[in-house]
Amino acid sequence: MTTQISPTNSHAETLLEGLGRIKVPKSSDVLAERLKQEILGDGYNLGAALPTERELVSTTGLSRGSVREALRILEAQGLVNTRAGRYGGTTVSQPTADHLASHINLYVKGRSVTLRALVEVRLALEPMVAALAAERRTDADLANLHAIAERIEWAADNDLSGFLAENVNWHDAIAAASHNDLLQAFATSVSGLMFEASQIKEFASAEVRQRVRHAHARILEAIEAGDSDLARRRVERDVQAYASILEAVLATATDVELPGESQEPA
Amino acid sequence: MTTQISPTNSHAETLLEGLGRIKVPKSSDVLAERLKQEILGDGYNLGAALPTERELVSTTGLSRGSVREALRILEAQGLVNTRAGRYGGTTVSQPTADHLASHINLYVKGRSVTLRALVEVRLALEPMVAALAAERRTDADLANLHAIAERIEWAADNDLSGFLAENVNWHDAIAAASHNDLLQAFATSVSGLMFEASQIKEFASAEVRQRVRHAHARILEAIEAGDSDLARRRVERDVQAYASILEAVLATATDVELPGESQEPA
DNA sequence: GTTTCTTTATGGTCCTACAATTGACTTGTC
DNA sequence: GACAAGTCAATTGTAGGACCATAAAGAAAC
Repeated sequence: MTTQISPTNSHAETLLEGLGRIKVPKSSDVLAERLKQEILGDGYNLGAALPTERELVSTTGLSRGSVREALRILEAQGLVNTRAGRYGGTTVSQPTADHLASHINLYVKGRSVTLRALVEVRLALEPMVAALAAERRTDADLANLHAIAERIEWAADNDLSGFLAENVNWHDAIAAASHNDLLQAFATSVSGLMFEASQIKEFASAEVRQRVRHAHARILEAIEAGDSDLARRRVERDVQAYASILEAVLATATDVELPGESQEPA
Repeated sequence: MTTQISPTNSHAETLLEGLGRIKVPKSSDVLAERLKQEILGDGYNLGAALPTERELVSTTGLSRGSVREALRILEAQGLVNTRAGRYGGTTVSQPTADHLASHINLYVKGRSVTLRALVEVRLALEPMVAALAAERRTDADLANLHAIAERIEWAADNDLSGFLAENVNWHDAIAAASHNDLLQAFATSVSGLMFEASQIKEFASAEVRQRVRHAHARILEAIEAGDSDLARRRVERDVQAYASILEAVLATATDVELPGESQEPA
């Protein structure tokens, strides 16, 4: 073991010119990636059972610890579920909307995205959501929306925090009525984040609450009528109005960040 | 060890009435959640070092394996980075846009979101993206866009796959010029997914390519002029046109799903 | 039939040991 | 003094083994 290759060997340098740093991946990452590809490919259907941990150990040659770390990664990505006990094991699953929302939240909070930026995203999403909802809402969607509107009416004068919470439900219900999974996931995430923000700076004056109820009624009317253009315009105006109020508040205070990590690059 | 509590003991039943199934969380999940809260809270700044694995072992009382599984979860969420070696360890980081995009892709592929649904999302996002880009684009943004436009011009007649790839760059560049991190992340993800889809069904006829170049020129013109309303309208028209062509294609074939897992609930 | 117990394959947890990595430190050399 | 090479030590990466906890199927008892 004396003839080691020296990194400064000129011949080797010539051979390796143009090669950057060689990254040696972790075995758990490699396994996780490979399993992910098989899951996304045609290898496994939803609910199908992956090999047991011990089977993976023997087929891959890795230790059980590494195998388990790979499975934790897949679990964090929402690709698998794990159940203990006999006839348990690891099964393929779909990332849920909640899962995606959670990652969106992490991104937003990690970057201290401004409230203004959130409003802009909402301004992009919600009119489209409402337009689609007007086209596709089912009877169940409408019943749900009416029920929520009723609860909002009640809470507006009695229960401020309930009012805000039901407001989120309202937005979520419209998003669900759009029957577009991705759009719904985006819109729901943003609604949730705005809700968190609006709890910090109490926005909901009596006047604002009154305006919200009126706007909701007109929006629901358009959705119920199946008039997608009208629904789009009314939501657009509603969100614009919200944005204006927000701008006014932001003008007094300095720009407001969502709660989360304080950002100071190392 | 003979006096075990029987699950059917009537006295115990009375005491435990109303209790559902007790869920025992995994230790790694608990630790991951706790660390996540501390990271998101004010406990750690970006780049700060978490305790070493062995320190976590002694402070938490868990095994090193459980600690490592918790760290893998946080790593999959993009909240920490890990480096081996002395002075290495686990440090706090931000989830990147790529990270979020990857999770969005998983969600879309896992649910076999239709191409039509993707177009709808794009129709919601891109006009807003363009409007903001017109207001906020820097000189660097404009230079970048011009460079890409030039490469698209060249590739349009010579290199079909290059044409499609540069098209994605074009959309990403506009998204970057919007200077809204969340909107950018959403738009970029959707662009990437549409790109994957458009590779499957070759969309880019010579006629379409010509139309795209023309539309891009007019959009860039509006962005450069800082006319956000014009930019919004032109992008809206562009995406609408794209959607129309797509509708036509979808009318011939049955609805097309993105590549991914074939969905059959267990 | 219903309940209760037993069985057993599976994930969950812990422990120990060693290998690989890597930045700081030390030494050598010119 | 400056630069190169080698040494060191703390940390993550990996392996292997042992045992516990869980839970569903099946057997046994009533």
